[in-house]
Amino acid sequence: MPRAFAVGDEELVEAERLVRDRMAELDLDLLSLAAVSNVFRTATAVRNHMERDVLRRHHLSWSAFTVLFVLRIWGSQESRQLAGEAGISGGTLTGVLDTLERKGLAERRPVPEDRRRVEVSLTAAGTDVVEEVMPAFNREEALVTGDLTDEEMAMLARLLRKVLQTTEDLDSR
Amino acid sequence: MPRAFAVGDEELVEAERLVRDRMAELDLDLLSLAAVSNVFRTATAVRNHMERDVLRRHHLSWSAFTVLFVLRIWGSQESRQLAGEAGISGGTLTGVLDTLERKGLAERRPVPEDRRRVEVSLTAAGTDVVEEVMPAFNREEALVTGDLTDEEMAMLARLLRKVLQTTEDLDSR
DNA sequence: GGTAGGTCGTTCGGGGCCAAATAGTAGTAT
DNA sequence: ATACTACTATTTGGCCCCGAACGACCTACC
Repeated sequence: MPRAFAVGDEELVEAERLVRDRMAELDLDLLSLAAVSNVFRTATAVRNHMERDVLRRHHLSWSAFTVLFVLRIWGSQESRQLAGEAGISGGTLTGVLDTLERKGLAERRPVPEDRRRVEVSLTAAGTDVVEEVMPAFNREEALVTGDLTDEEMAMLARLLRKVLQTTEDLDSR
Repeated sequence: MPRAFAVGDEELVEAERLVRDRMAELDLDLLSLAAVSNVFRTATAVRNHMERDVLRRHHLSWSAFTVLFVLRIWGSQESRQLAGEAGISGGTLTGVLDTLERKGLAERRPVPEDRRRVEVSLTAAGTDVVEEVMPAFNREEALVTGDLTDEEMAMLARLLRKVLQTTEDLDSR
């Protein structure tokens, strides 16, 4: 019996049963498929929700907020590290920083001892913005996880960290 | 004792403890924050991994693959429904379909009884592509979830579906 | 049968995203 | 001193992304 059919019906929702039936000949691992595709569906839905209901009113893009947040938590740092922490490429960061600088929320300063490098830091206005947006953002996080118990939230985070770790291990090879 | 500090250290990783310490005065709900931010971090990491290791060799973008996949599972359908299933806006779908049509993987056909609407379907080449890519994609899904037991994968999917449902309920109001 | 209101896909503008190519800088070996 | 190598942020090109505006179209009501 192929793995694809070893999954009990009760563990699948309608869309996933449809995939099983329409892709039966491909012998897919439905448990992995369900887990991973729900990561994407949830991430997209929550992100769209956050952009519409939290970030839009502050005229911030997702990446712009991420960058501000990283700078607030980890402090001023150089571009390369900042791109890594924010999970975007260096080329993308250049554009995001252009926008943030234009709005007066972040600033670039040359590193004296190496003229290739750039130190990025929050302005006072940028600090104000992130400290205003972050609680609003967190309130919305609490709402979307409102149907989960504390134990379930901790479990969700734990399982996701496992997948994240495995993926990063795969990438580093 | 504020909720923010009711979370045991053992449930947080370093970055999350840093957030707690640097944002202590903001009294954030750290369990929600950890759960939601791990959704994003994991989604980004897995998506980048998939784009690099699976989709790139087939010259497919993430959205293009999603659209092909939806068409393969749910069959030919009209633009509006397709955009919804794929989780992208109508404006975005137009561009994606332009690309897919140019490559001969999908095609648009006018709906006779209503000249505003368009029916989208896979070409034979498009069907071949999705049936070749999908198993490769699924093998990679199995890899990134490799450290999870079957029970954990089912649990992860279940918890994520809960968050997804709550978010969609919030949006529909 | 004309027109008002709603719905369709597309277009447009501003931005984000990546990888690859580029320019500038630093260190190091010759 | 000079090349060579390696690293930095930036620019470029192609695609994706959204919301708003648009034109074409359908339908119901007058």
